[in-house]
Amino acid sequence: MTTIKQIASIPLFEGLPTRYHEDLAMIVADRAYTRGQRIFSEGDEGTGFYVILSGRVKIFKLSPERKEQILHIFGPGEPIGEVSVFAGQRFPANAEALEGCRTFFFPRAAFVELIKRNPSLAMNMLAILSRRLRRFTELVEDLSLKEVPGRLAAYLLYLSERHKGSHDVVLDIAKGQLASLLGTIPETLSRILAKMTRHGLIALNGPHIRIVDREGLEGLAQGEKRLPP
Amino acid sequence: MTTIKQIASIPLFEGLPTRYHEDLAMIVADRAYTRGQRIFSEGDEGTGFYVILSGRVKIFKLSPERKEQILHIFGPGEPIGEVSVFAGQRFPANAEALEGCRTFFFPRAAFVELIKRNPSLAMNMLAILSRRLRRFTELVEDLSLKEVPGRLAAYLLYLSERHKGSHDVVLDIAKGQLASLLGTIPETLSRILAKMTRHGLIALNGPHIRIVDREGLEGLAQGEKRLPP
DNA sequence: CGTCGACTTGAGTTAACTCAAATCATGTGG
DNA sequence: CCACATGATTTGAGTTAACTCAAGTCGACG
Repeated sequence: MTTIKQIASIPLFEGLPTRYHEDLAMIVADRAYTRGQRIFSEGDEGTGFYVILSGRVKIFKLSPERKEQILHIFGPGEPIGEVSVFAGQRFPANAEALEGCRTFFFPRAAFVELIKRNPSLAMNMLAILSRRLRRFTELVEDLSLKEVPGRLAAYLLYLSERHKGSHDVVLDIAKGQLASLLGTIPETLSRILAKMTRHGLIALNGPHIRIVDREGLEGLAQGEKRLPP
Repeated sequence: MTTIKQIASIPLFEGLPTRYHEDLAMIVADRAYTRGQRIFSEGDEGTGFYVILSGRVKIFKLSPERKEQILHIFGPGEPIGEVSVFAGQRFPANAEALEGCRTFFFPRAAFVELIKRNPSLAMNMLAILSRRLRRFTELVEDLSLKEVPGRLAAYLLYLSERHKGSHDVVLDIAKGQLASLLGTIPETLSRILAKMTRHGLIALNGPHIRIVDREGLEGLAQGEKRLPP
């Protein structure tokens, strides 16, 4: 596939006249990363942003004690590092490839020029940033107002939705990473999965989880109910 | 002052040709709120967004047990509720006046039209959303990776910076509200303020706080040090 | 002066953490 | 195909930061 066609298939650039796809193809840099490789680090100078073509990337913060909090996990078609294009110019967090990844890198200045000429590109970007703000809102709510069982229940229900509402879901990330995404540690996650199993909310088999009591999980996710000892 | 001049003085609309200020003046609605009054609630249909002219507004989430987490406190010149203009159309959180407030309300459709015609308005909005994402990043980091003393220390240093680096700061919100902003409860905040005083980090007098040991606070805020019992 | 809300202090509980060890899973070299 | 190294996950035991509940104390205002 040509670079132009790949660019045209990125949601962010949807609805853009073809000649702009050509312009973008002129400024783009193709960058690949291997599993575990750092894409950028918090505080780095942001000279542009990336769009993921394949693979998944985690965006995360680290504490001095090396505890990790995952902010997002992004996949193909999604932009990363765009905040540094529009505010400040340093990356606010770290990005690392969860698996082999291919990305397009767009230098800042050229992209800003393009956005100034293209209202629909600007609107696309505004929509993306707004969705991310909305998700952060939920993340803060989860971290601050729910306990770990509630966050886990919400995540399982989210996975179920992505699987078209199936009762059988498969964790698409390692449990240690899931713990970091939920703002906890592997030991705690493991204990809570075991407890949910004991209480008949789920059935657990490695990364395969069957949702046995959907209402029970929903109650937990809403913070209405709690998980007894 | 005329409506047009008030609009022209809003940072978001800075750099916009005068005729657009006139357009905005045509679609704006003037709305005032009293202390404690709800401006919008989570889940409400977002038919537009607000810009604060005077007073301060808190944006917050509530748990079923009525525990509150403040996401932001915004003041004059800042837009609120803009996320619902660009993504989904429901407000992701609640907004309430912390004191008497005057706002301008801009209906969604007309504003979107305007932004499509004005690259500089779009860029201004992108910058604002990006700054908010950056702040959320810090909030999540604080909630997940720091304990309450660290968050409080960071807040005190932030206040000090706003006061041009003065060692004497004044809390501009009630302590109960500060607790909610820091993701804790008034009792815990009170105990930690007392402990910081005992350890000679600060001197406390009602809402007046003197920063005695700046390095000590910085160590806490970075999560490098902890507060002994 | 009394009342109300905001704040502080005390006592006890608990969710989630740390540290340590056991178990399981996977992949490599022999 | 086996034996072991490596990393991921689970389980156990103990600790702790922060919570809940309850009881003051303080300050502003009618």
